[in-house]
Amino acid sequence: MPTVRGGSDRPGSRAAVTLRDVARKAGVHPSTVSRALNIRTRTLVNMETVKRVVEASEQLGYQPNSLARGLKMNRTFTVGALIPDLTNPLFPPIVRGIEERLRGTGYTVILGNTDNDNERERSIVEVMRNRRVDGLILATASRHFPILQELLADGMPVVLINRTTDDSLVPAVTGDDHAGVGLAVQHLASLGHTEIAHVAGPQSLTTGLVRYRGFRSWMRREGLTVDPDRIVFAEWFQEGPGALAFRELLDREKPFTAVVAGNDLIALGCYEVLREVGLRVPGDVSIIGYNDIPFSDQFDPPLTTIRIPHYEIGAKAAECLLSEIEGDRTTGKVLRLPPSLVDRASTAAPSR
Amino acid sequence: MPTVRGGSDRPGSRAAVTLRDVARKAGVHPSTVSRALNIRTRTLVNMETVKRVVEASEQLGYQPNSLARGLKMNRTFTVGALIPDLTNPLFPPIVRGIEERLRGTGYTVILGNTDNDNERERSIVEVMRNRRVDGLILATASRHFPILQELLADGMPVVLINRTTDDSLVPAVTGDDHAGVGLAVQHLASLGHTEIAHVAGPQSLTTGLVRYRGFRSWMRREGLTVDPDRIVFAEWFQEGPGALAFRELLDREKPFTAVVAGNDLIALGCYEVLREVGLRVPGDVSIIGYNDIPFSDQFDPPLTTIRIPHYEIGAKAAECLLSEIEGDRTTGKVLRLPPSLVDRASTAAPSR
DNA sequence: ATGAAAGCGCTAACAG
DNA sequence: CTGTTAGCGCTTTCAT
Repeated sequence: MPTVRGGSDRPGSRAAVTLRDVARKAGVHPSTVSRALNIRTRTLVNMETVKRVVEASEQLGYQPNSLARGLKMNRTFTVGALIPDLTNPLFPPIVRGIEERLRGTGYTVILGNTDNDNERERSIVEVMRNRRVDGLILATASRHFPILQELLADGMPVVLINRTTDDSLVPAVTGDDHAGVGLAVQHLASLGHTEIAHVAGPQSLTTGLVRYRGFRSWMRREGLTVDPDRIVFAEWFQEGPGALAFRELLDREKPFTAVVAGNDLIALGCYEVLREVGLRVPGDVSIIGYNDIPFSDQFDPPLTTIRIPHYEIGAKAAECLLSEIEGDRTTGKVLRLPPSLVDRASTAAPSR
Repeated sequence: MPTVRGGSDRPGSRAAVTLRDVARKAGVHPSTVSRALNIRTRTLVNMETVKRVVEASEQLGYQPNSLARGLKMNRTFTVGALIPDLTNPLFPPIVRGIEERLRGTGYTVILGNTDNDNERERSIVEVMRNRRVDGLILATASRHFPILQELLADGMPVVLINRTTDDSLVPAVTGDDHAGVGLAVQHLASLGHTEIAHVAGPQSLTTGLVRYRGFRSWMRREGLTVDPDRIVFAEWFQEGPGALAFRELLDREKPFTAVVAGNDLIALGCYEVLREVGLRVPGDVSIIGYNDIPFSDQFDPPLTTIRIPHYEIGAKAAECLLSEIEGDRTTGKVLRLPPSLVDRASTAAPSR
């Protein structure tokens, strides 16, 4: 007893109307309907017929089945986006940037949270392959991503976010972290600070590494001493690890009047410790963050920080991926979007 | 000149390995491969054969084509989630809840940001239909969602988040806002406040409405007067509109010692105005928020608020949708998850 | 300008 | 237990 039409229908779900239903109603052959409804091939068919077909299709509420379409065309008009964690406030604007840019192009995004876990990354990539995504946006910042080579070898269009490959053969779009740290150091220097410390992020992430290197290079460029005693590393880009690292810095008893934090969360960790020991921001020490996460203007004090154009990064990445998919294999185009300084209340001239 | 296999391959992309390739390698018929690889039908196949097939499949790096599968089975193992705006911090944890719950079930989520715009909602729903999602999670809080009826008539499994239908024939999972407002009012009352104001959210959203009603009902239950002069409405669940409404409240010159804000952002708006007029929180007036958004512990002062189990709401909704899809059409199961009070520094006993 | 026919990769009767 | 067969809904030659 075969089902009426193909697979097992959900209870209650009307069988969807197909191309053939429309064809029957319009009195033409299914392939004509296909041509008439597809904007690219519409010119091949008589205007009159097009009108009849469109009418029939609308009356029936025809919705093309993108699975069938995808199966036939060997394209799904789907792109995958791998991000570490959606609840990290960096990523929602990136994802929205991607979606907005894709809106109207017929492409849809599917998301995967990797939690920076290799195992999960693997399994998510597998899902995306099964689903035959047309391309992948990788917003995972971890410097080591073994699957990438495999992906490329397979000919999967890929765009990196916040990260480049060492050989930079893969297109990437990132915030210009080197420039961003420059903004931070210059801001502090122009305020009169000379003893500037750095609470760096984890060096296993490109962002952590690039900002650390940037800090050293910009300090020198400003004619300031890079004292290793004034540099500590947070295990992770979060408040707790930031606080821990900052405490270590304090313990060294090497004087400093300002801190460049690896990101805003680390800056928050510094706030916490400073409150504990009774030092005031920015009275006793200036703090500058990185990212301009939501609500950083509400912190106590409002945080001076470097803004990254997250939304634009997402949008550009989507755009780049699109052209990759369309075949413009523009290897190695690395786009660096300029950051900006958001001057709030956590930085001031050093006392004395 | 037909392409080697079907649709136009991406330049550089190897033709994917299919069931037939595996079958050839294992020396069996494709349908046997299908059975052997599918856990549900594996029992129908000789263990020896299964082993041979699995081996061949692994050697070839076979990835089942979920489009073909979906086309045949009339199921895509995809669910759609409509949310107003991913950059609103409420939603990321919900989405992660959904994804985590779905992980391992074979289902994938596709996301749509509606921005509470009817036009966009329509177009997103259309996309999801084209893609033949197996079900839909609607986290859009707007009370009016015309497409819902259509969806239901079509037999599309749907689960609502943060909202119920008036007839509540659709399963829904929400935070228990009535109880939550109760927590807020009781907290304030137990601190000794009697003149409590409410800066309500927009009444076009169920959350705004339910909290407003809850406020009135709990005030009465606490034996306190509900004075309309102490109630104002913010046009939107955001800081600016919250500040605007709160200014209006202040202008009325009706004394109050505490405020229940419609949500944390509105509370932030109150903070802003109070700073302007030189009143202190909680010294002069206590403020309590709603949602416990990220970083509300970093506000100045740290915000006392009502925590909603967002992640759990997402997870439960996914679970509910799954059973809807599997056919347990459990109409009208409305799940209300309990909120909790997060007691921080923006509330205190009234002075005097 | 339209119709006929084939086939994308898979699953599910049905038959043996 | 396995092979045969048919077909999901669409696009795309090819032929007319």
